[in-house]
Amino acid sequence: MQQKYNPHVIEREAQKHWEQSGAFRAVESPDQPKYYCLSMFPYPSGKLHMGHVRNYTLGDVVTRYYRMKGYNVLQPMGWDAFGLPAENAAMANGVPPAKWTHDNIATMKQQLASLGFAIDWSRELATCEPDYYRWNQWLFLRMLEKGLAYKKTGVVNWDPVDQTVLANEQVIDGRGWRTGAPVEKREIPMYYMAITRYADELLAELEKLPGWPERVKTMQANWIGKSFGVRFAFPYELDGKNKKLWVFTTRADTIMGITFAAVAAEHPLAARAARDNRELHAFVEECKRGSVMEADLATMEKKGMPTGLHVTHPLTGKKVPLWVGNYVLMAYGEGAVMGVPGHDQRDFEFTTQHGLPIKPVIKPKDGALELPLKAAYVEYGVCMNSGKYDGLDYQGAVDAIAADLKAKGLGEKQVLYRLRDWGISRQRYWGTPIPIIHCERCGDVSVPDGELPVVLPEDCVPDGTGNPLNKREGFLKCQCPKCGKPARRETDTMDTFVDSSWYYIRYACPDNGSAMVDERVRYWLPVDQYIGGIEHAILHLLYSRFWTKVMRDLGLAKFGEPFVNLLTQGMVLNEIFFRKGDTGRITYYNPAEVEVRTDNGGNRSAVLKSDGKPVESGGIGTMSKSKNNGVDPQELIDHYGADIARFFMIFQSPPEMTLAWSNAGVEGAARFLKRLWSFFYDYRAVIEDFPGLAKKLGPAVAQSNPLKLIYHFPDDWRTIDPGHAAIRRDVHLILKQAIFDMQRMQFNTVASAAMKILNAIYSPLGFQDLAQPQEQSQASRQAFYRQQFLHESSSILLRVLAPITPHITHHLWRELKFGESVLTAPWPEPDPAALIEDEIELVVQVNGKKRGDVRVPRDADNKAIEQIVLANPTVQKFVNGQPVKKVVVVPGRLVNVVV
RNA sequence: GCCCGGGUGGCGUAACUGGUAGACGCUGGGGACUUAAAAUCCCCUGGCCGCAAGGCCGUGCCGGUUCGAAUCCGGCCCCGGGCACCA
Repeated sequence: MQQKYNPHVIEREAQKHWEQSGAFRAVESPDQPKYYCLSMFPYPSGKLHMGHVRNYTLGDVVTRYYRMKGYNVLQPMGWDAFGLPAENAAMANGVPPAKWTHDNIATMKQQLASLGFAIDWSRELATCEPDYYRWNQWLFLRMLEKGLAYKKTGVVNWDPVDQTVLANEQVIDGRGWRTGAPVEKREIPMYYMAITRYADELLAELEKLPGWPERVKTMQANWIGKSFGVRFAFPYELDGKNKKLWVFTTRADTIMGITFAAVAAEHPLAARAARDNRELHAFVEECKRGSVMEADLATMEKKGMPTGLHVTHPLTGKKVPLWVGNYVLMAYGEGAVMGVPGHDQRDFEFTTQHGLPIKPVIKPKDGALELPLKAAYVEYGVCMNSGKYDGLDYQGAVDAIAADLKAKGLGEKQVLYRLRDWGISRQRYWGTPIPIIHCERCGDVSVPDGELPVVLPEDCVPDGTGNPLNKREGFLKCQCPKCGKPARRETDTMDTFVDSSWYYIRYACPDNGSAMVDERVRYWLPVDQYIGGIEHAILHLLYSRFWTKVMRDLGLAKFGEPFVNLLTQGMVLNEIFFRKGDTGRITYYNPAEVEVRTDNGGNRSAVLKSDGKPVESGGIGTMSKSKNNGVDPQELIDHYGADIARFFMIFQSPPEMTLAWSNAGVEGAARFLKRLWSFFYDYRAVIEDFPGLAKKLGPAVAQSNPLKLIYHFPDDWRTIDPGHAAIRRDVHLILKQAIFDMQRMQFNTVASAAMKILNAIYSPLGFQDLAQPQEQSQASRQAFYRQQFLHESSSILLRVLAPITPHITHHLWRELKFGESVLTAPWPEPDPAALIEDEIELVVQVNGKKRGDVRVPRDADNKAIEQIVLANPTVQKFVNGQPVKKVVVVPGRLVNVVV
């Protein structure tokens, strides 16, 4: 064993050992409990970033922990390989997305290998491989057959200069990112998946997911947005015909307060009204400019214009003016709303702006409405100014009004979801081709199963002016499968969320060339622990749940929920440094180029290393290219090694919280592992003779078996050697807490626990007094148990640390002959006998303020404790003769004297 | 704008179902070792008052419940994530 800790050497050795023994290969074995631990697969952007390192380190800790607990663990890895960045790179460098992607995968795989993750690489997959995406196509066709996939028009961002569809990300302040041209909305035909058919189940089954964070479930529930309301119609007459304008409301109780109605700019009625109204036409056109993003729509100034048309109030029969409003969403409900300014804040603001009347119809249950209204009164109350409905509460009014509307054939109660069907068509090259053929005679025809996969040509280079597949004759031209006549292939590809909606299922059977799934899926699925960024809380996780349910209903899966437990990790942040130039231009400097000094009072100053002049701090933010505050994990690994990087990641922050980068923190991690190494270096000299000791000491210790890691201490040990017994108690208490923290995945305190154990056994023990016992005397027994205690504590320390820093613990475990591999060592359990204490310490409070502590016998009852506490001089000083009202005793913790 | 989180020393954080606020680590200061430096080891490190013993204040802000609140409730401020074509 080397005296100096050299991470690079021991990490290479450990990784070689694992690789040669095929240690991470997961094989189905029905007799063993399985554990499927999955981290979200990366997009192959080029290099690993810190978020990946954090994600996969967390996954690896879970994986290795469950292995030591005796589970058959699967931890696979793959690549979310289709997507926009590959096309952007192609435009910048002229390299086809396929080549760029494959090169990136090779680089990142290398990087992952250097971190020593317990990954079964035999199951690796990439979503851009035809073997994978053919099943996207196959399942899409099954959904089409069932009506779960269908075609309709949808709205997209359109760049009028490049004549191309833009992703939301490519729209900056309402303009195209490359051309700077104002973006327009455009309607195009697209394929949809009917996720709304599963809305109720997706909502209801959130309750069956106790292993998911509450906040994720709340976000999903709000996203699905089930609301109970009333769908009703305003009758109107147009072009000599009687028509109906349908709207939806959750506040039917306010229906008597309607002073106007409004439709979205995309509503057919808006188009009809604009036909002979030039001003309105211009307004509708104006509304069509700008992006389709909801955040943009919601923050827009509320604008509107009267159509000149009137509709009839369904209950009063009065005429109500019809407006076009840019805040009415075509995608939600009917694309039209009733306007009740008295009780809806958006309507209120709209009305104030356009001088429409306000009619309050709801008042607080007890009390009156303050008039005139300064804002909409949106609380539930009772009806007023509402004729026959006056005095009714919310539910009573809704019931009565819905019944009256129904009697007139003008409406009824309806359940509405905010959730919209999933548009999967993308007018992009680098994705799964949608397996449809367009025939002039037969229409849209599915590609027959036998001709799947529709393979994407891999040598196209996009240029920013639309999908290059449209110029690829070889791909475009085909025969209609129905009539055999020349036809044209669909060039739209699928949303990459389709790829990521089921990859975790395919890991069970990546090599099956003839079926999407097989019996191995039954063994491994569902995923026991899924780990990934909180930014995926809604879309990816909701689509995956939907996809799983579709596969279940098609008889392809036996489970309805894909992820039993979910851990959403926080983002990785770093400081931002910049200078403002004379022209106001901001230049960002990477924190690695900046030196920060802190004085005693906590005042910080930062200078650029290269010129020694100050830079400004821009606070802390997510690592990003634009702020130039990223840290390259590769540099970290090259400099410190994998274990230090991993330990830092785990120790710095709890998994769910954001993690702030800190060079000093990395140094701290390095210091700890060096200290661990030097402890075991010294300890090795002692342990070499240890197995022989048991023989020398005879029958008194024959039951001890250090190599099987079962330790026995006689009852009188606590009196023979109270000092070490107390330390052993500490170690086992720390272990007990570490197990609790491991279970709740608060790994930062598990790392702390390892530090505490090392602190507990390091200094007080020193090795020089561990003389070799020669005979069966009391002193020899004492020395023996001290050695056994040290052996036990050391083995606990290495095992607690093994999931976090696998390389150094692998090396030390073998070096000290604890066993063949710590990877398969049993996870340690605290010894109940070690935790026993004869006296316990209680905190004493007077009126809730800490005033000292007392030691009482372990089995003292509350009355005895009360007497001891009241007799305490400090307590008497603070009680100061006042009558004692009450004494609260919290067993094992504290006593509060109330005066 | 809407939905969801978070806010504790100079810093990262800890405090299990309400029960000793600041474990563990970093930074800073002091000391030991060294010819010297690095490394390592030891001590101190929330604020205020005090020679000390000790006392008072303190978990974003305001208020409430409780013997007792970082933790529960109501209101506010600030920061972060998501908003359906970034992944």
